[in-house]
Amino acid sequence: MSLQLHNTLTQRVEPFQPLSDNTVKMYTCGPTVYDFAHIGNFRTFVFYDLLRRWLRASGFQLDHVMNITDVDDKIIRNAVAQGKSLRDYTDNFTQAFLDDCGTLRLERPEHIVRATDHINEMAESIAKLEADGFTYRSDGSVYFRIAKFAEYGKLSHNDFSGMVAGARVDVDEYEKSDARDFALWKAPKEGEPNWDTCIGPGRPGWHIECSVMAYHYLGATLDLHAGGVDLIFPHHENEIAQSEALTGKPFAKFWVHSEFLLVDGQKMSKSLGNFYTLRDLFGRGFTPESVRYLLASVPYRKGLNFTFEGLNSAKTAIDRLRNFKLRLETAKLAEGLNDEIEAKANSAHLGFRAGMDDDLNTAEALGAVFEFLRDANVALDAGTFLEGNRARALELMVLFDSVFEVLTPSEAAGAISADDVEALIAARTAAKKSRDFARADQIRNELLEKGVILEDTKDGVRWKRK
RNA sequence: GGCGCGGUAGCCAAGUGGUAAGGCCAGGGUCUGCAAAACCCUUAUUCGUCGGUUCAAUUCCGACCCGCGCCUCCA
Repeated sequence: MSLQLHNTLTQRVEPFQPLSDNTVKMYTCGPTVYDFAHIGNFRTFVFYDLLRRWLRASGFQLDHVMNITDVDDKIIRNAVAQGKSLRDYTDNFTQAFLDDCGTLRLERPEHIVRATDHINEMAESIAKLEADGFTYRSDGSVYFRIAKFAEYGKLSHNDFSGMVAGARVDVDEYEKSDARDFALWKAPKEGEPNWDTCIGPGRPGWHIECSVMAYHYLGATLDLHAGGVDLIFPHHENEIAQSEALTGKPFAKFWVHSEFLLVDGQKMSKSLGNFYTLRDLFGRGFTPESVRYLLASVPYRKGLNFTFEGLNSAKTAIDRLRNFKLRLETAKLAEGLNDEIEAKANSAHLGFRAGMDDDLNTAEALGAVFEFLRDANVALDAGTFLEGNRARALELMVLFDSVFEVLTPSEAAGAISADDVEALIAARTAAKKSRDFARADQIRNELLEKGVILEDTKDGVRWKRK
């Protein structure tokens, strides 16, 4: 089987294939950098990362664009309030976002692009839309007239045919012909930054940036466009209207959307006090790997209820996987090959791939790994896991980690070196041999304080970091 | 109201027309100088409710109930 993904456009799980050659042209909606990104945002960004990794594992090359929205109402309001330039204000949070992505081990898209670096292209596109009759002006702003785009609603599966243009509706401070029409370009306002362009002064609306940057970097038709479900309407619907009105070609073949993250069953909000950034979680002692694992382990199309219990559970599960890998690397094994174990390893590989191929069903993929882990541990205990079985089992862990990437602990600053640990272990072993248990226990405690856990096994002493 | 997602053990969660993966927690055990760590075992006659189709339904159909999201900015 090959990779299948749920396509919001058709509402079905379909085989994924790029339109031409082997390179996937993908666009994903990035953050609006008015503040630190929160874990709900990162649920989606982790999903992008899993998608990237599994597309590559499926043999595709990637050409992936992610935008940084660095101009919007909140940004302007906050920057003005702090007396900062837009760029100064957004640079700070853009860098924080990129740092957080690195901490969560998210692969870098091929292009990370800022809206404000593409204002002129946006203005030119809006001019073209105006020339082609898709827009109208009102008080210096330019609106997209959705009545001119017959297929409006095809992504969100809403029927707008009953909404005829002409009934004038006042919304916000601007006057629009139709309540669903949206701003392509906003007229300058007192005290707000604006750009001088071929369509006059002002600033871009939110939706136009994605259409324009996607076209600029990837061309008229994308293989795949992803985002959170909350963006289906109106953002992605509007992107389709703009892009298809501009090029006359389909905007994206596949639309893939990740479900929402809830905290304790409720939407995150500052007033409820359940609003978390990564920094908050790390401050409480949770590791990036735990967060990554939790966000990755629930399939992306299912709502994810974030709890601290879930985070602890993730930590324990990762420990078990790491312990298994350590055991595979260090166990003394008898020569030979156990065919039964090898068959189980092979079916675990297949199970993992089948799960990922099935619309990135990470829960199913994980199940295959843990099932093998148990069988292998039983065999290791019984001495029936042989030297010839080691490689294939380790390959499974490599395959697993090529997607989940949680097995290597994050570096802790000031940690004791491996050499020092080994030296202390040697000293303890010597103390034990001379039955100086007090000394042995003292060394053990000393190491524990430094975050090193010793395991006395029948194959000798094994250690790991906490 | 419209559109969409979901309701499976204490928690998270996969799944199939033929009798419930996996993870966490809990309980029990193995190992050990003692520990720790590690590992193993056990844990849903039952899959929101009620009807229907079927030899057989958690899985298909219908109705209903409940939770969440979008419909205004939002991953």
